[in-house]
Amino acid sequence: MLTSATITTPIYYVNDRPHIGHAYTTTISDVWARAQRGMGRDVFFLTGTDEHGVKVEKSAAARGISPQQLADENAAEFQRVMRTFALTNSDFIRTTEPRHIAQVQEFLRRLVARGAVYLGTFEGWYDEGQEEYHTENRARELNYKSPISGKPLVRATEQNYYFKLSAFSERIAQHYAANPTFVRPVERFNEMIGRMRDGLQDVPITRTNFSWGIAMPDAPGHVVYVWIDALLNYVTALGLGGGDASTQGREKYWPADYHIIGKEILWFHAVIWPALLMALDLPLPRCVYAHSFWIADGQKMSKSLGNFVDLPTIERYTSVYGLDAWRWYMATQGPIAATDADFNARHFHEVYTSSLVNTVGNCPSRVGAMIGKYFAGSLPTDADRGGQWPQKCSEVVDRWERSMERFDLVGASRCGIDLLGQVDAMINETEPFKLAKDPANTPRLSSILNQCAQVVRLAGVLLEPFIPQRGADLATAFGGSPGAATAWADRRRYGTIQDGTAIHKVALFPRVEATAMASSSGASPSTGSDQPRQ
RNA sequence: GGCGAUGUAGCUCAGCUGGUUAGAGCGGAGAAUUCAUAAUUCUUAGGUCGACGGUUCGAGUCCGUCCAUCGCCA
Repeated sequence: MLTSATITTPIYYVNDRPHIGHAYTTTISDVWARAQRGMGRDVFFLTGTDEHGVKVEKSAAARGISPQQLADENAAEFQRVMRTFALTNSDFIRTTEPRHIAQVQEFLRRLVARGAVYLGTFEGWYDEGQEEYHTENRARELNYKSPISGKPLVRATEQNYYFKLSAFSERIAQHYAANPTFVRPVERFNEMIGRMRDGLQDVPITRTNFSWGIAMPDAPGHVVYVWIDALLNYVTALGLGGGDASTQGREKYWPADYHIIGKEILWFHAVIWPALLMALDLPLPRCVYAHSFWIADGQKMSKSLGNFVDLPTIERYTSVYGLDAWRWYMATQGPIAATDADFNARHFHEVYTSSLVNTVGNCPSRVGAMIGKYFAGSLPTDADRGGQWPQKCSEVVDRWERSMERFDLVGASRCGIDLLGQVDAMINETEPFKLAKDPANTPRLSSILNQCAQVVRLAGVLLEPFIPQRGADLATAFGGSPGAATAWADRRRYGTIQDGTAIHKVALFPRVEATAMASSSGASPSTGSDQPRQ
């Protein structure tokens, strides 16, 4: 029986243009999804777009198109990104799809029926020109005037449906205590625990001042707040609220193993989402993992600075270094911990050269070259049957599996690199290129090169989720087959390349000029140094 | 403003409940080597562990103050 595994990204807001943040979250989720699939698990990897809300309504109005048109356009752009980056999401849910809308309404009916939602009165500072409310703090900052029109904010009230978040503080606190890895990294968990101490207040879940959203059932004029609509995507995509043909048979994928999110939406995922699930009697996800942000050349990315690493920039990187190089940089150098990570061209180049060119590229190349030169490209036999390698490799693969299990992508990536490093070291130590000069050494030479090839193949297996394209090339060149085509028990085992198998020399990662990024853009003011972008 | 973090080698960071010569990766330097993508392997880096004061036989590791940076605040 196949065990299942589920990972999700947030659904991306169609009012945004895709940038490195979206690419990052989706890429690291993809690495994990591929790794789990490789281990034989039945993986459901979900992403999609969040398409409702007043901002979309306004942006569309400003362009003179309908909100649906805007959503269609930008959802298509996000879907194009998924294809461009070869991301292996199982589905792409859009919150304007009937299958989602119907289930959100069903969930709201359940919440009302269970007394978790009630009609209340909201009072706040309202900007009549912008048709939006500001919080008390924000209003004070604004001097109680509209930041756009300068007109005074007015005290307004509105009838809203509220979610009884306050009723769940105790249960959430208990869940936190019982599940110390529910929110990760731990720094983020502590922030949530800290905020929980202030107590939980009920939260409005509908609004009446805009219309681009899901209608609250049996409540004309009430539109479901975008965040509750969005959170529910995780279960509507699996048909937990009824679903349709497209969601058939997906119930088994809930609860999710990982919700991968950015830290800015942690509160929703760590507190409100669990409470909603509790109110709906649904199991909670195993872990909410909140990564931090990329910064660009040491500076925070912001709209005002205009220094977002946007899609065209990303595509320049992938065209110069290749898609695998981009994935490798994302997965191994990204802000997966509680601190932000810096994205800069020089660092990218160094990582590419030292890890991918000099190690992942060069080691298979030298092994393949020697087998080609000394044994006509046919894997020689190993009378020693691997020596210490089977044991060593088994330990490394175990370590890799454990790293993947806890979403330690950096740790998992090191496993493959470490094995190749050990192969390089063994070659320097045993000097097969010297042994090759005397035919009397052939048995010894055969063993060494057989062992090198076996380890290289295995390292490739461990690296493949990170670098699926070159990983597949490597597998093929070393007598295997890429991906999950073979059972994990066999793929993870040392020594599965049969004697006589054709081994090819491969050049996986070509060396790239350090100035390639600067010259390829033409417009970049810097030369791959860490000067801020303009 | 409230709550909470961080500040360790050029860069990115490890250093658990205080105890012999403060560590890793990358970059830099030196040596070996030539199978390989000017790749690899080995060795090396003498950093007042932000500043000042305190507790202690002894503090990067605990306490206080200050400086700097950062996070969260529905």
